[in-house]
Amino acid sequence: MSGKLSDKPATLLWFRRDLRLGDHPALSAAVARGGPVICVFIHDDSVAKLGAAPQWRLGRGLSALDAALRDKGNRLVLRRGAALDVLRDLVADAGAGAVYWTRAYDAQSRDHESDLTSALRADGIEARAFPGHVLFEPWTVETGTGGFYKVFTPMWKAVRGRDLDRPLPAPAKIPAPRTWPASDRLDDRAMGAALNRGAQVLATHAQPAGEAAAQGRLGHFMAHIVGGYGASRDRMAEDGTSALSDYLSLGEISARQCWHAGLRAREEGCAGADDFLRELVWREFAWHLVYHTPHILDRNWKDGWDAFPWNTDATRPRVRAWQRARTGVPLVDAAMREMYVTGRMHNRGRMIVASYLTKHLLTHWRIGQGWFEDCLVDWDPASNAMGWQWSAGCGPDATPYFRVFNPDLQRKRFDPDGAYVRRWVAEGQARPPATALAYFDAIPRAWGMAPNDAYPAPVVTAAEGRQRALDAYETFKN
DNA sequence: TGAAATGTTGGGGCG
DNA sequence: ACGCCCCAACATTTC
Repeated sequence: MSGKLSDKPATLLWFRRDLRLGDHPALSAAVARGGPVICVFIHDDSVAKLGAAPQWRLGRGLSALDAALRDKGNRLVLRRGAALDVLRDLVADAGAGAVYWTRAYDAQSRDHESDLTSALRADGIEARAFPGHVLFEPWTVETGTGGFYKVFTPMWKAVRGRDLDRPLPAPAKIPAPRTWPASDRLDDRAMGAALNRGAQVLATHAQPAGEAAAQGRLGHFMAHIVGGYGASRDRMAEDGTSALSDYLSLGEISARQCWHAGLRAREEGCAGADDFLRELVWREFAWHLVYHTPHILDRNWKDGWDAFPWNTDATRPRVRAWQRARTGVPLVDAAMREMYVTGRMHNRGRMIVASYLTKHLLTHWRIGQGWFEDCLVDWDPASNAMGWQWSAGCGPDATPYFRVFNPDLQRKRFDPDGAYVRRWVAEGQARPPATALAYFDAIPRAWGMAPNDAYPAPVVTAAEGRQRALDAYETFKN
């Protein structure tokens, strides 16, 4: 590195859920500032403690980001502690003049960012948050009367034709400091510790992590899948969805990059492009709701639902059966096992298992939300919370309570030849596929399950569960 | 981004 | 030919 560059004060780039180099406004601004850029990720337990699978996935993402930074002549500094302490430390260490980051939208992060900004500015340091996590800043999307959208479709209509700047290219080079601040080592084993022996199964069956893999998947999706996406996304055995959720969750790809890819497909007359753009707006809807109504993350979004007679005991056998994927309802169990083995679940499966837990089993959505938070490598606080509240009936634009999925009927429609259930449920198969067997390698021994067990009768049948849910709703109404 | 029950319609078999 | 019944196939309503 030339002395000229080193003469300018360094900029700290504080990475969080934006583990990419392309279309990264804060990073591009840091590079444009001229001095060296010090990229840091901080494990700050006081702010967010992740579930087991998301934490494991984060480790993968950080490794990939470090590798990508090294290709640009830079590297990732890892630290543990309270973000302000760490950043101040690094500022002093490196003589940095600025700290840049990508803005977050949940209440806790906003408070945190605001405190941090004041503190750093008081130290005489430039502290700036940049957009990049969502397509549109939440305060720029308003209804006719100046409020925010509480129903999806009007929001979709309001934003689908909006102009959106083109994604930024990744910086060609990210200037390095003359000396590197100390960094923790990324300990893969520690990141996967809570997974127990499931870590190896996830490592085998999860998607590859990182920005390059994300771009690869987007390219594959655009070339081979999006054309038939309108229907293929519902066929559960098929690779017919975008599968971009874990990349989007950690910001290994930006929503804007996906949006522009979708727009190009739409211009080329691609039938599924609009459906894909719509899904991106669902993600947008979730984050905007988190911004405007932070309680969506942990309390019933709709007033009055606190009185609903949900069961909140997570130790009930039938809740255990749901978590352990042995409800005796094949499609529910298959989807739950897919999640345990791959860290992901088909979107239709998410709706089905959520309906089953909250309606057939009359269990509080927070219990399902928590389980997903622990098991999903694509766990996204906004989408997860909105999805659960949508399923339970207490959320924005929610399915009415009486709209109960029938898992047997869903199976007939979306897994008609049974390929999805066979892929994930070993019991009853003479020669179960490796995927179905992998589930038994992933789960704790203490669950006492084996692939040649008899497959159980349903803990609650479709018809009986439906009636109980409707009765509960009736009681609740009165 | 439901499911099931109920209502309506229209064609065909049959006396 | 006609009325009657049956029953898909849809449409509408209700949960």
